[in-house]
This record gives sequence, C-alpha cells and structure tokens, in this order.
Amino acid sequence: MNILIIEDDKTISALMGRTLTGAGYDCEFAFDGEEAEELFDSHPWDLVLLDLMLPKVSGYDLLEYIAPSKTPVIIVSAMGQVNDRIRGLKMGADDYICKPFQVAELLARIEAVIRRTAPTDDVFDYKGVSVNNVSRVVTKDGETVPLTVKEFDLLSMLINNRNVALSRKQLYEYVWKEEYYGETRTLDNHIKRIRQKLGYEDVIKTVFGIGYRFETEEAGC
Amino acid sequence: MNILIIEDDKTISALMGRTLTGAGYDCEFAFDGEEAEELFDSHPWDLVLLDLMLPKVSGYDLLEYIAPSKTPVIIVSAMGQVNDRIRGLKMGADDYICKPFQVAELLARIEAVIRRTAPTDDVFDYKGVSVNNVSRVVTKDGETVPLTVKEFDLLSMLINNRNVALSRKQLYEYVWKEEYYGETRTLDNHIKRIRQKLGYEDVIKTVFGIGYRFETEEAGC
DNA sequence: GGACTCCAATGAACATACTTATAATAGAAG
DNA sequence: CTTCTATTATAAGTATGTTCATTGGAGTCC
Repeated sequence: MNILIIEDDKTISALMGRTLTGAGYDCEFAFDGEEAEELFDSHPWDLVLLDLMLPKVSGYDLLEYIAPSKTPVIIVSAMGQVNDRIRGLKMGADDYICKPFQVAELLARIEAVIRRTAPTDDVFDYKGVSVNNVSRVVTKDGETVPLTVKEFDLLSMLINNRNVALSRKQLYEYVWKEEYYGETRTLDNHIKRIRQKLGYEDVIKTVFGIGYRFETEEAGC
Repeated sequence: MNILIIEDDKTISALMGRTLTGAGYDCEFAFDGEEAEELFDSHPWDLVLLDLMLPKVSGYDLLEYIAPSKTPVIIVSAMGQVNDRIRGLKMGADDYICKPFQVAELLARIEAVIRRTAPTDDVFDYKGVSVNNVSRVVTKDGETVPLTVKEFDLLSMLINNRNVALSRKQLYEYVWKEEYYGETRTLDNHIKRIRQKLGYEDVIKTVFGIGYRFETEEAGC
C-alpha cells in the first residue's frame, strides 16, 4: 500500500509520514501543487492524502485533477467548515479529516477508505439470494427484493467482508460515513430489516459485544 | 478489458502499464512495429495505444493496418502538431493524446473511448418499441414516436447500460455534459416524458436515492 | 446448576427529513 | 410562431433515525 501525502506544512507532513510508515504503509511526499501533480503521475497510488491549502496549485484544482483516476482521496484540512467538507466530497473525495487530527483517527479513516474502495464482486449469490452490485438489484428465489440505499450499502459491506466479524463502529463508518456521531440503535434496525427482507436471520450473525458477521458455509477460511 | 500498448520508450511504456494495470485493465506491450503487428494479430483487443514514432514500421502504416479491424485506437505521440492529430484521426484513430501526458488524462480518455466505442446496438428492440441509434428513429408498435434530442440521448444512455443502476449524476453528465450545474428536476421530467411516450413506466425503474435503471427481462445477469 | 443482575440487542411504531413525480410556467432556440 | 428545454412549486412517496418496551446473552454468586 503506497500513500501520497500532499501537505505543505513539513511538521504535519512528517507526523503523518511517521504514523503511516509505522503502520506499514509506504509514503511519499509532495509539498506544493506542482510537485504533487508530477509525483501523482509518476506511478499509481493506493491512496492520496490531500491538504486543501497549498502553494502554486489549489487543492481543489488538484482534486479535480486526481478524481478521474479513481484513486481514493482523503482531504486533510484546517478549513473545517461544512461547506468545504461538502464541496470536497462532492468533487469526489472519499473522506475528510480536520486539522488538528488525532493520529488514531487518521489511521482509522485510512483503513476505512481502503476497505471501502477495495474492488468488490459484481454479483454475489448465497442461499437463493443474489446481490448485484452493478444493477443494485437483490433477488430472493427469483423475486426482486427492494432494498434502500443504506440497507444495500450495509449488506454489501457485510458480504465483501464475509466471515469477518465487523464492529459496529466499522459498519457505521462505512455506511454512514461522516454522519456518524456515536451509538444509536440505527444500525440494529437496518440489520433487522435486511434479515427480515432476505430471510437471513441465520446468515447475518450477531457477534455479541462486537457487531455482526455475514456467515457462509465455507466459514473457516 | 485488454489493452495493447505499442510504444518503444520503455519508461513511458512501463508508466502506462502500471497506470492501466492499477485501473484494472490487462496490458501487453510491443516495442516496435513488427512486434506490434504480430501481437495485434494474435488475439482480439479492446483498445490499442499507439505511439507514432516507432522503429521498423511507421506508426501510420500500423494504424492503416489496424483500422480495418475496428479496434479502437488512441494515438499517443510527441508530435503534437495539429497536422498529425488530424491525419491520425482521419485515418481512423479514436483519440489523440500528446506526450508528455498526465496519467489522469490518459485514463479519462481511455474510459471515454471505451464508452464511446462500446458495442452500441444499432437497433434495439424491446416490448414493441424499436430504437434505431443510427437514424435516431424510435417506433412503438410500428408507429414513429418523435423524441427530442435530450430524450433520445437519455434513452440511449439508459439502453446502452441496461440493467445497470445509473446515478443521476452520471445521467446528467452524459446527456447535459458541461451544462450540468447541480440538481434540478430536469432529469425527472425527461424520464417522465420518455416513460409516457413509450409506455415504459415499468421498464425504466427508479432506483431511489441513486438514479434510474433500464430493466429488461434478462436482468439477473 | 439455578437464580439474579447487567448490559446488549431486538423489534415495532412513529416523526422527520429526503427524494421523486407531476404539472404549470417561463424561457430559449430554431 | 412553434417546439423544445429548464425551472419552480407542490404533492406524493419513501427512507431514515429515534424512542421505548421487551427479549436474550454472559457472568456471578450461592
């Protein structure tokens, strides 16, 4: 996993570098917009961390430049206003983190984005249920089952990590992204609705005290 | 999707290879004209990236050789003059990109060409409705149904991506291109008129929270 | 092992907030 | 002028988050 860190403040840049290297990522650094474009083009990246306030080329221009490549981007910026956040995410960023940030939060968000943008199966079949990630159609025994956006995203996350116990936090962060401000019973309800609609009472297992796990027969792997 | 990269400069060739592999394409490489002809004939390709300055066989000859096969070609060349560009496109290339290029631009153009040259049916028939992409004539039960430009483009996009949930954004960007400045109810109205004119109320499905999907019987695939 | 307690999870109902459909109107293009 | 397209307002439909009463699991103590 290689990460491109675009950040003009060398203190912050170094901090991020140390943190990520420590966590096993390879990092390279750009300190202004021009450098960033060059480095970005030089080879493919798994993730870009982008500061919005940069010398030479604005962060937004850079984001526009990066977006078509589909490389995941996390914006790291002091401009903590809602507008910037929305604008950034609308322009194709995958997440947004405000300075000053907690190292743990940075790491968590990076992991979440990497997981979220990992390639997914187009079609998944199990026990008469078929989940099509392209058409976003879910069928059970041939009948179409209408799932809402949140339900679909949640199911999709569980399936893409099948036989893995996912914590409530992970699930919230994947499905609800930045609108997650702590525990409620929302997740439970969505789980309930999915189980009900698909007859998956025994497939989506509750992992008590942790979260949930989508269990298939070939579990042990 | 497999792409043939014809490029004698190994640095550039490798850069393209990394980029495209990272984006999920399969790549193979030819470093001179002879190799290129051989490899090109060995099996079918979805796309050819062609450098015009090559050892042994000139890029133009190669283009002439490739053109009859209808395989999409993007010329990648340092000869950035208008003449070359025109000559290349006249000879049947689908796009032209100049060195040095930005990786993001390369990817964007590749995607555009693939989308553009994707086998669109000249004629599409479904439930008594016939859509002719060449004459732009639409008939229902033998009667001609007059569609406006926007309506036709929209319908065409939906049909060419049938059974795929297309986001509102994608639809806006395809039909309205750069005149898209955010959400209004324009798209809804066009969808409504198409449904009405063609009796497609149940064929063009609303994907709540996402956009629309043109659904045919063989949906599950 | 059985009874007890604490805490987590479930499930139903409801209010709110979004999203989409529809129709009417205004504006632009030919 | 006529036709097409975009905008706006309003209505209808759908999803979502929260609350709360209830159920169930895990550990502890006797």
